[in-house]
Amino acid sequence: MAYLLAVDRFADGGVNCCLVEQTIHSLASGKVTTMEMEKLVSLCKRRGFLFQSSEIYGGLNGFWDYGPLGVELKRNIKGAWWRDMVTGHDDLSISPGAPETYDMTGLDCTIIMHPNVWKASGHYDLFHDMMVDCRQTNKRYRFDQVRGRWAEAKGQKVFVTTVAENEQQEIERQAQKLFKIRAKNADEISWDGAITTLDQIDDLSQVLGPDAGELGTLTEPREFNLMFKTIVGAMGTEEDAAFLRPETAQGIFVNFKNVVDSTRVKIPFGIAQVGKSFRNEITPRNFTFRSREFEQMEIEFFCHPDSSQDWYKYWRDRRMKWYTDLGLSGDRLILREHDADELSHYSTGTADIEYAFPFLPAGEYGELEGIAHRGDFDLRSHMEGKLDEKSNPLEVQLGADGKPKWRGSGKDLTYRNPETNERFTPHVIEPSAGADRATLAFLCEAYTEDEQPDEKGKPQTRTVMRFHPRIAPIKAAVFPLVKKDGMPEIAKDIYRELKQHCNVFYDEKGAIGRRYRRQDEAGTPFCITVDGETLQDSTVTIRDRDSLDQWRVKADDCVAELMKRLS
RNA sequence: GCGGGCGUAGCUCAAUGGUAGAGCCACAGCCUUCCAAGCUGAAGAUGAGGGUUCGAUUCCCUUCGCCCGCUCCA
Repeated sequence: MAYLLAVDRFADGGVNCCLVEQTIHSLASGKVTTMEMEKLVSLCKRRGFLFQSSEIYGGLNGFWDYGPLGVELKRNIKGAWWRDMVTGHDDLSISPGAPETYDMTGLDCTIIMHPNVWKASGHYDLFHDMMVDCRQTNKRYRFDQVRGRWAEAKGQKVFVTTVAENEQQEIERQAQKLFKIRAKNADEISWDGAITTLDQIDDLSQVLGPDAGELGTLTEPREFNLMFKTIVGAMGTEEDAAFLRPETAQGIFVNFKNVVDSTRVKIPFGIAQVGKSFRNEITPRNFTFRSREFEQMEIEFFCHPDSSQDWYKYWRDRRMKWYTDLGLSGDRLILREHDADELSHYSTGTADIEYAFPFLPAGEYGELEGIAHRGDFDLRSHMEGKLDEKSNPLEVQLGADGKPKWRGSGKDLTYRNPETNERFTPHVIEPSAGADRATLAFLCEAYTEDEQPDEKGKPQTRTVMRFHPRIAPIKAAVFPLVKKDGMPEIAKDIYRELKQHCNVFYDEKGAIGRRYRRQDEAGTPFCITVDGETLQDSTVTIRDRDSLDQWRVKADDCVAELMKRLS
């Protein structure tokens, strides 16, 4: 609902008063957040931003299609990212906040990679969780994270479990509750063996779940495949199993040496990639926010370990600014540094850029992008093999046979500074953004209702998508005021001329006010109208979507005027 | 995956164990000289599958999807 607070960025920079009033009203009535989100979802479908995938067959949970307007919006967002991060990057100057100059280059790698990529990276183990559900409390636990101990009292022997940090204390408390024994008589319970994980227990009927009040409420462990599995080869068997990538990043690490060897880039430099990724989410929810097929915009930035901390701060702030420059309001966007206990020990910093999506409860934010200092974790993994994330310093995780659980490539992915001859494993800063989430945030931010007078001066509710002109699906619409007196012909000429430069739309049907309102809903920032005056002095009006201001320019100057205002 | 709620036209809403109505939008035409105007016309729906029944949109079952909570996450 606070997206109704949208600041009028294109007119006078002031806050529209009636919007504020609406917001206050909304806050008072509680459920409005969902209602407002429904309006956006409805508009997205009605105007062709987003459709449910396979809708005529009943839809498919967690998959979404971009319609004619949506594809332009998303393309513009990805295009702006690529231009701002890669092709538009000035490698000759020191960017504000950066320690020194750096290079940027791109990559587009496959969605299906060698299965060992995911074993070495850790995704294979991480994404094959065994889970147990509690029938009584409907809670779900990672099978290997449930820990417990055998307890015996009143002639009954049970395995009491917990997932809490203070496990001994929690297990005792649970046991006392189950046996109905007061804390002062705690020694009536006898304990057998040390605390072990649940996967050591054969009979789940003797297990007390972490939050349960009775025995045997835990289901058998079930496998959750968070990576989509597929088969390579027409006659493929399980031996030929491969995975759709759950992130684009690994393709960059795997190609690190190729890029260094083929492009003359020197550290520090970044490799960018935009592409689809796939995660078999347990619960896709909240429109496109958590989709099973989604698109990422990722950079892996390689630098010397000594300067990595400065680069981390640079990218964190740079990425935050990118969103605000494209119109996300500072009110709804936060940069959240992870606390020390949230960080993996090999990371010296991770920050999330989060947006207060209207479908979230007040005060909660959804992640748009994570900027992580990953140290040398990834390159080392692909050299040596899967690292044990709990080891410190990091070591290769060994299997039961004492050999690496998952072997790496064995290739040398270190970097030699050609000037100093110093050889080192680069550290990595990873700004990883969700293209669909960014698109959704821009949609939410843009959605605005205001009141504008109709032709009789009566205030009417107007729905307008206030996209930044850079990402607006349609940049301008061209109208003849009426469909006669040669106006359509002049308008069509202007339309064809503009089409050479950007996405424009021509419409001559119906009343002019209706055509303006239609463009407001599509988020078109400018409308150009050919009217009676055009016939005399060859000027046309340009109408601003947000302020409704109109001004006249020579028809021949339309392109220049638009280009100036679209950048 | 579990628990609760919900599925009628593009949207908002009616109705019924017996021909599913309306408004808005969109479409065609007329009229229109700047913010969803008017007139005329045409078009459009019971999420899917099965069962009960002479007959099901209505009753029953299954399934799919959406919303809320748990779990996972960019």
